[in-house]
Amino acid sequence: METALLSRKDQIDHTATVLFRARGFAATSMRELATALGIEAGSIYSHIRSKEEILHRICFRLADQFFAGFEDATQNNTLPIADSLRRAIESHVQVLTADVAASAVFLHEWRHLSEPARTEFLALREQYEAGFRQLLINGAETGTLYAPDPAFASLTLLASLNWLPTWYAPGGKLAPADIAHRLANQLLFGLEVREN
Amino acid sequence: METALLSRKDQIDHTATVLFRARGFAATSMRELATALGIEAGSIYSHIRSKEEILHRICFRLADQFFAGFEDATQNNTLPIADSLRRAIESHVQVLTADVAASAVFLHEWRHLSEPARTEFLALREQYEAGFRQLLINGAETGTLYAPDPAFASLTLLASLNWLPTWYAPGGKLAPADIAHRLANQLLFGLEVREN
DNA sequence: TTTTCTTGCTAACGAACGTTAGCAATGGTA
DNA sequence: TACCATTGCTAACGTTCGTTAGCAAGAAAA
Repeated sequence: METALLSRKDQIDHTATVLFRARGFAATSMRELATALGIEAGSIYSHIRSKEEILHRICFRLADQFFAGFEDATQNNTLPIADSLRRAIESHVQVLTADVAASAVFLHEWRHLSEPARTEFLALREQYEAGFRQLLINGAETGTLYAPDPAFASLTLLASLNWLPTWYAPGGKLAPADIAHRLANQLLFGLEVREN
Repeated sequence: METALLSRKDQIDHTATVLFRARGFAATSMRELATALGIEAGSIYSHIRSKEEILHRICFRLADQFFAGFEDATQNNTLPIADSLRRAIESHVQVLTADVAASAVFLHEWRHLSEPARTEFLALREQYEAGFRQLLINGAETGTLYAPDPAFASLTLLASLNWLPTWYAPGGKLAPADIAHRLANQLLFGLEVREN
């Protein structure tokens, strides 16, 4: 097979991602997935070992992308912290919007991973969140960010970002870069009218 | 039966809420639910008509609570808009934290409602979000809130709030009122250091 | 006392589930 | 040409699913 841009395995991952997002992992049957691919249920197992393996790949691939983006965004530590934070926010939004379906699965379906994958996944997520938290802590300590409770603030910050896959649709009015910019502004400046 | 504080039906709803939150609606079996209640699977059907009926009650009960809270918070239209918004935020957080499990189900499991309930639910949610959006629009028009794109801002605002059930645990360091206050501050003032 | 409501049981139904075994066609590679 | 990886099929497996029928015990209501 030369014509296909994606290997059959990648097609399976992609189609499964869309279905997992729309119906949830548990409510998506292998027969539904097969139908969406235009083949029979048993045929899928020529390419994968189990249903959960698909979920595993989706979740950990996204985790890799979030980490790589964050590293890239924050590696220049001569930048003001607010700028690093802005870059990290933009990177997060970029990963989210590059594959909304996969992001939604990453955010909501990881609980259906069985051990030990589930624990590994949660450790990665915690590590990633710690990166944001540390940015806010550094900013608060050096007086460049206003964050009386950096741990709390980082939760709220990631919350605003992670809700994005529930409403973002590619090709909409706002491009991903616009969204990232507005989100960063709103989170940094707030809704209150500025006096100065 | 006189001794029970909750009717058996309410016990079923409550136990199901916890399980639906932890495992998801589709991945929770009636036999699991029965075991958690200390009875047999078939016995549940002396009290309910179907599994989905439980989900339906949970989702629409929460919707009622969100609406009631919002009405109460915003009925006084002599208040400055920022104050109304703050009160609406506090109400939302109060409903979320009063029953975290039910809130998580409300936020994530409604997709497993079948038609027409699913459409009805989404209409209610949209109506509720429109309430917040209108507050921001009014605030922006009267110059009391800084929101260049009120629709976008209201999405971000609700995002920050709705992520709460993923990490909030009753009895933690922060009381619900504290959380509401901090959230409102962070959303209104932002993370940037204020010059004035 | 008779009736009715609540609560629960056992046993089973048909359907759907994830997965496997065994076989076959195709097309690139040696 | 011979080989082999890819891809797919049919048929079936054992399990679990939501749900129902029929029956029964106890408490409350008439």
